[in-house]
Amino acid sequence: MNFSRAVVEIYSILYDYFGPQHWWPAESPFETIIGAILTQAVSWRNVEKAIDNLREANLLKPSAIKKIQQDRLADLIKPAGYYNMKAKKLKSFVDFLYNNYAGHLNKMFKVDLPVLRKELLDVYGVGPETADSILLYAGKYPIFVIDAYTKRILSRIGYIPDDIVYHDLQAKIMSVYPADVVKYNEYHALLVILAKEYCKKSAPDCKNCPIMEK
DNA sequence: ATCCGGCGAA
DNA sequence: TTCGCGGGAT
Repeated sequence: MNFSRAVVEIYSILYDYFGPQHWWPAESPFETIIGAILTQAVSWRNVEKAIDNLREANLLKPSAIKKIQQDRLADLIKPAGYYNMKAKKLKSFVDFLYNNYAGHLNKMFKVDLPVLRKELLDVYGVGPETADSILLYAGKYPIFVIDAYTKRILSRIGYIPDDIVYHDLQAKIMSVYPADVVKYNEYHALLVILAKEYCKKSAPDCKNCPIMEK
């Protein structure tokens, strides 16, 4: 089976097996962006604790993050790990938002996809995956999010080399489903749950994996 | 190639 | 006690 037919087949199996995931788990686009930054190399479980702290402190809005002291912000997001770095990252995103869009996400999300993507990549702490998560899950732009799980799963099955770079894999998958926000949304989320439950880094449960041939 | 870091599972 | 976690900067 070629790459694109495999991609279609895997989606179908995962969707039937796990059901729709309704990502992103957040109450607002800004909360989605906070989560996208906080979840870098950290389990979502820990991010939830950090976001709960921010919610209790009434900090889940750009104006509040803009005002709070960086050290105090770091203290609140400690459960998400790398808290000094991430406090700086949250601050730099909000600075970017105010400097360019008067602090309004709805203005930012009027910018064309390729232009906004480049702008986001220039923000400290926003790399390809975080930028694409923001674009897809907060902005509803049609861009496919690649992460370590995506590479792990597809390389283990043998459809891609394990050292494939971000953009190449993204382009390959996006050529299968051109500009499909719903598909991109669900597919990435389904790969994440598959990796968490079966395609684990150590001791993967390949025998029970829904996408393995039997 | 290293650093950033708390947290829960193995 | 170690391992791995919905990466990115240096």
